[in-house]
Amino acid sequence: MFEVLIAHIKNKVDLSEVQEARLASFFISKKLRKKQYLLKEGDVCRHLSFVSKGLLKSYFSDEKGNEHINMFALEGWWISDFNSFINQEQAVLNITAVEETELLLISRDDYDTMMLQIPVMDRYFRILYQNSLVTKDYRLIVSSGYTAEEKYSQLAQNNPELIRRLPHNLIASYLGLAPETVSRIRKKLSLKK
Amino acid sequence: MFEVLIAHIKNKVDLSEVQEARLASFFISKKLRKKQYLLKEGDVCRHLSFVSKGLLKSYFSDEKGNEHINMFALEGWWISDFNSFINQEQAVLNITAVEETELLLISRDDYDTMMLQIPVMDRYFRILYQNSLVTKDYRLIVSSGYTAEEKYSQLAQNNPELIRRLPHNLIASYLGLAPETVSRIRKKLSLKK
DNA sequence: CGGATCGTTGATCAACTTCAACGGTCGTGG
DNA sequence: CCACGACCGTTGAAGTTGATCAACGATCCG
Repeated sequence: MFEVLIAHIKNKVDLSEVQEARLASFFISKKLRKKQYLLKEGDVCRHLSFVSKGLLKSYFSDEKGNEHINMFALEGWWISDFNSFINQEQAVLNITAVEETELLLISRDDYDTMMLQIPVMDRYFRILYQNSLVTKDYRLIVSSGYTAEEKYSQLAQNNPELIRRLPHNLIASYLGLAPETVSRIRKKLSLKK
Repeated sequence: MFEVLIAHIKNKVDLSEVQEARLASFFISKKLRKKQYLLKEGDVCRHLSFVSKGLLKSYFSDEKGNEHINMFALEGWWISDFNSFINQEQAVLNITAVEETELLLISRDDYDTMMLQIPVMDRYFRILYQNSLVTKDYRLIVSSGYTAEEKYSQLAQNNPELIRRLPHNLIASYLGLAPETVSRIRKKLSLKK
């Protein structure tokens, strides 16, 4: 479990053995079965979670009860309701396991303590967030400027693994499309080839 | 000019006088008149820019020549084509001044050097990016799950200054709507009151 | 076996875009 | 200093994309 996390961090910054050991002390592990909640809307998000195995979705429910999937998290990704975690406010998002999942959790206080005790983690997260920002900018462009078909094609190209591992109705929700629309797009695209 | 930047940084982290002075040495200033370019698509984005005065837009042009506005930057905001800046690849985005603008620029190399020489800047940018991520997550939710009217209302509520200072066709582009749609929404909302 | 979940297809409908025309304002150059 | 063009906002009419509603077959799992 920890090896996945350590490997992920060492991929971006250097870490001494002492730091590695100290780092480990901040995390607790947690397993989720399919459909179990990591976070429910209205609760405060107490932890930032690293996915060492499995797949989760985070989504919000609108007044009409529709789920809008915000992001998926595969192995090597971090997930939380970021606003809720940072500011310890009520969460807007729900997070549940799509597959059986193993997580490493760090609490809000430990997150700050870790940054102070292991300053290189500031750098690690700065780089991580930097990359996330680029991705989210790109998603924003796609989501407000592209047609349904283009949105699906972009995802298929950039993240084929999500399409392989997830049911299509979840993909639809992630793209902000009706499941029927995704079905029709897939048919159309398969005919093209 | 620098005072605005220093104030912005000190709002998030502590900075000694020595660090302040060193920090200043990394930046150069630049002024833009209305419509002047800070960055053109295809060029490499050499600098990360802090807006000390004015207002810019960043946008990308699709095949059909339509502009999709990605973000605006007011006083106190940072702007760049992040992917281009970080990885020194070709920019996808254009950035131009909407109003007369004053900027402070830091180069890619100096950005890294600054982080190493003034480690607290890692923290500053980590916090900054953290907040940006929350905002962008929210925008993604709004942009893929809400109606045109809801999108406009959300912006009016969260960022009335943008609506005050920008022509409505730019607001439309930012929201991914046709200018006519925004016009009709405004009419409808004004009748409501 | 039986229910739940998922994907597909067809028909209708609504939201938003597109196209076109017009009036107002602003700034610039003659 | 006025006139012209550029830009902006508005309105109407028509067109399109994608959502919604409904029904059905397939698969998976307890």
